[in-house]
Amino acid sequence: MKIEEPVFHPFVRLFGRYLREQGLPVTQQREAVADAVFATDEHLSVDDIERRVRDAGERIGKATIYRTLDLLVRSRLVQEHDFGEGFKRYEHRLSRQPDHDHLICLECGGVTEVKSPELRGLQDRVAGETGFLPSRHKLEIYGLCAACQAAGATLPDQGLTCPIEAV
Amino acid sequence: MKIEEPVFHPFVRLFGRYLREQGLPVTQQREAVADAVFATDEHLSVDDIERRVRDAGERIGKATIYRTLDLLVRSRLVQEHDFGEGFKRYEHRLSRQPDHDHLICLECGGVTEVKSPELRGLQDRVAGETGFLPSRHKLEIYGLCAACQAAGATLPDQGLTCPIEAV
DNA sequence: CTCAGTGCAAACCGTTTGCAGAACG
DNA sequence: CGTTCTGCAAACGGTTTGCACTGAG
Repeated sequence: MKIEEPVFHPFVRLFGRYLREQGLPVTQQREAVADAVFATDEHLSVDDIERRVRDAGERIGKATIYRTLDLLVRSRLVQEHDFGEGFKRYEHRLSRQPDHDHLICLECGGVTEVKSPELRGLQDRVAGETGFLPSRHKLEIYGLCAACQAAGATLPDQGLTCPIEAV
Repeated sequence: MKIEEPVFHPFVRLFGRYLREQGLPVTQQREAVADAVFATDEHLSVDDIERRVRDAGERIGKATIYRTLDLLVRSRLVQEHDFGEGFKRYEHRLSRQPDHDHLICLECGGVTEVKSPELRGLQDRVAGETGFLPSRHKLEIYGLCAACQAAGATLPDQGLTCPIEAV
């Protein structure tokens, strides 16, 4: 009886190439973590990844996942996100629209991706005005997704009754 | 000899009004924290605030600062930021351009504020296309400020040699 | 074989919470 | 005076790190 060889997502080979370029070993765990991230278009938490790698029959510890994610981010194959949930999420950058932005629903927490070509001009304008050299950006629009609006959700809002003007 | 009454920034009265509206006590510590935040246009960390309140001669613990900042954010007088440093920063929303965005220098960590009227149209477009109801947004552009460029700083970049295309 | 990688558990660090004593109203 | 707040210290939770052991090359 032969030990079954896991079949990874084709993009995992790209990560293997990066590791070899850097003179780093290509291990089962590293490939398993990469596979979990490349196999979906969702924004995964470390717990999500741990669950998926374990379900795939691989023995792995959280420390290895964090260390591998660090490599994946360094390789630019994966992008790290912080949606203010108290932990990070990870999303691969392959066969997706590059440099997309996020609509985040305050009711259900769902994340939708959008393309914002207008930001191009904005970055150029800002660069010209301030001398700042842009490298990357992060745009998150918070609000209510269509589904939650349809379900009757409403935006919470209870600041000062007469907010800013009166002093 | 009279105990000196601290003179707070005028905006602190607004916070007092909010507290009274909510039936909450207006305490020395709450006013001192509010004063520290309102007295500057910087983006303060909790440690920054602690230092400033103590320097003003007030005895305070971190727990109280966190609890007061929660109230300030709820009152909408103060905004919370997470620039990915591993801790939060706080900025008041009075007499500033509302809804401004941030240029964050990857070299020195400095934060510059910019106004991006283009985002208005972007949000409207997105809302029309996806049915998403925008409430607020967060735009952060990361790069190099003019000063750090002049000082010879350069953007780190070592991903895969041939990044995305080759599979 | 050798050296880097891995899992475990402890350390870390910003933030939150429980509780006895102090203040606000 | 009762209720809420405050400070302290311990708890919390995501992430990082030290170390003995395993596995890739």
